This record gives sequence, C-alpha cells and structure tokens, in this order.
Amino acid sequence: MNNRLLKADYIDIYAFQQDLLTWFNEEQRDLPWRKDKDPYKIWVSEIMLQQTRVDTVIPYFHRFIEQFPTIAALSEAEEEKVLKAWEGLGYYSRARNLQTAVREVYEKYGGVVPNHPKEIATLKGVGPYTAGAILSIAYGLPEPAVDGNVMRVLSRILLITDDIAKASSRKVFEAAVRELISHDNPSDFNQALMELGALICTPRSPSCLLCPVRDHCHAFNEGKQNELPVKVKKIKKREVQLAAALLTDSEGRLLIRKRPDKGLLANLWEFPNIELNLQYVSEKEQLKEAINTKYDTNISITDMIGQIEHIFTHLTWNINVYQGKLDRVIEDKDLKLVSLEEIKIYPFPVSHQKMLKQYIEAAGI
DNA sequence: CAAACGTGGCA
DNA sequence: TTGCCAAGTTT
Repeated sequence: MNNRLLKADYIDIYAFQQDLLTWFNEEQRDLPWRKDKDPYKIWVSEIMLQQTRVDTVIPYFHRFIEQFPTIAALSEAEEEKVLKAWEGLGYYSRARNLQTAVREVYEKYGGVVPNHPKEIATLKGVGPYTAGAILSIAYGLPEPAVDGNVMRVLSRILLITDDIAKASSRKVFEAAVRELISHDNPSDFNQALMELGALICTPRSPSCLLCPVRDHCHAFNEGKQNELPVKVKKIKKREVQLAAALLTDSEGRLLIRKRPDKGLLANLWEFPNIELNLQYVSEKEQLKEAINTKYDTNISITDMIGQIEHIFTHLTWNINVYQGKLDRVIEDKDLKLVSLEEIKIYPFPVSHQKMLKQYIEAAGI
C-alpha cells in the first residue's frame, strides 16, 4: 500500500460519513443486541457473530441472555450449561473462552468490561475485531472494528487490492478506518460499515445502485466492484472414516463420553467412536475391540443403523453408525450411562445429534 | 503465517 | 452437488 492517506483523499471524508450514517440511521435492521449498549450483551453478540450469520445468531442470543443475563450470572454458571446453550452454534471454544474472559472481568475488573484497548485485548477470545467492536459500539471510542464486511466495503470504496485472506492485510484496513471514522459517532460508523457490507455491498452482485455511498466508491466509479475484494483461498480438506457405537445397557441407557478439553469439539459429549484404518479388518470387529480395550468392558455390536457425512470447514467425517449392547462400564466424570431423558442436558455436536436421531428411529422409541 | 476450529444457507 | 460464504481467534 502507498502512504498517501490510503487513497482516502479520493473521497470527501465528512460527506462520506454523513451519507453512511444517514443511511444507517434509516435502514439499519432491528437486531436484539441493538436495544441497548450493555457492554456484556454487545460482547456476547460479537462472539456469537464471529463467522456466523445474523439469522442463525438471533435465537441463540435471546436464549443465552435469558439464561445468563449478566456477567455475574455467566461467571457463576457451569461450563456444561454454557456449552449446552451454545450447542449447534459451532466453534465451541468461543463459548469456553467467553466464560473464561467474563470470569476474569468479574474477578479482576469488578464486573465492568474494560474500556481500554490494551486491557480488553488481553481477554480470551477477544481479538482485534471484537476489541474494536466493543470499544466503539458499547463505549463510543473511535477504534477500528475490521471484519470481513469492513474489508470488503473498504476494498471497494478505496480500491484496496491487498489479499484480505492474509492476516497482514487487516492493519491496512484498520489504518483506513482510523482515517475515515466519525469521531462524533464511532459506534454507528463501525456498525454502518458492517451493515452496508451485509445489506448492500455484498460479496457477490453488490447492489451499487442502492448504495448510499456509491458516489464515494472508487471501485464503482471504475466499474471494478465485482473484482474486489481480492481474496486468495486455499483449502485442503481431509476426509476421515469413523465408526461409532450407540451402546445400551439392560436398562436402555446409552454410553456417552466427554471429549478432551482441547482440539475439535472440545469438552462436548459424544458416542464412543474410532477412526477406521485397517480396511482388511471388519469395522464391527475394530469397533468392538477398540471400545472393549479402552473402557475395559465387554460389548457386542449388532446392526449398522445408519451412515452420516458431516462436513467441517477443514475436514469431513464419514461415520458408520452401529448399535450394540454392553454389560457394564466404570462410570467417571468423562464416561456416563444416561437415559434418553438424562441425555438432554449434555451438549453434543451436530454430528452426534444426528446419530441419536437415527438411533431413536431405528429403535422405534 | 498457515492451519485448526462448526454449522447451515445458498447459487 | 460442490464450493463459497457468514460481525474471527488461537496456536
């Protein structure tokens, strides 16, 4: 990038702010986290909205705030309850990091979300975007909050051609926001930039004819809006074969286990499963052998009741789902036998929710 | 810096 | 059907 005002000299900053803020004032969506400026609620909404659509977040936000209305409430909650409230939203480390950070605010900052960039940035799960979002939206500070929307919008308005997939590009857009941001209303300015990206300046087929700031848009004036932003993506996906077992005891209770506290789907619960490697050994035998060894039990595998393909961003699970019986296991905090009623309180990933559904259908319960 | 980390919607 | 996309952060 060049140094000369990042091409912001191409536009009249004051007029740009006015046009953008006027549009936002008239056209912004009525969203539940816009009802007040409670830093805690803004914070929760920002974490939920990471890589997640507004329509998906809305019902989760309502339930979460109802269940954990304050920093004190979330601080004192059991992690399992928090994960259950997050069930289905994905990126579950967000929920655990949020609670960790909220507890830190509760204990070290007297329950008041810090309003200084250096302090707020130290909180777990609060990166550069979220820090800027809370500081600007809740506290009215003129800090950049650069997300995917902002990079797309500004790449077009300022004709910035840096690859937005590169981490290093974010600072280019932060510098641009620092030049453009309204110091009278940083909260609405940042939200307006994102709202414009969500409603008008969309990734494909932007609605330039409806855009309140098209007269300020360098890309539109050169007919290049469809060439921006520059985004070079390279995704290699793995594929993993799994076999899972829905094992019931004599009372019809199901065996579930808690996943490790790190990595994929950390601390969520699941049905016992193994990664299949040796194609020349029967899956049933592999599954039975692995579970008997791991849990020191004696199970039998009966039928395969279904198959599940579950696609993550970075890998795909192909799961063969089996049904079986077990005599007894030694339960502990990470291994439990639960009834179909008790199982409802445990947070499960979507893939395993699907398995339970298949089990219930197969069993005709 | 690249990769890990979820899920559902849509063209 | 396949790939991209959605208010990112951590390691």
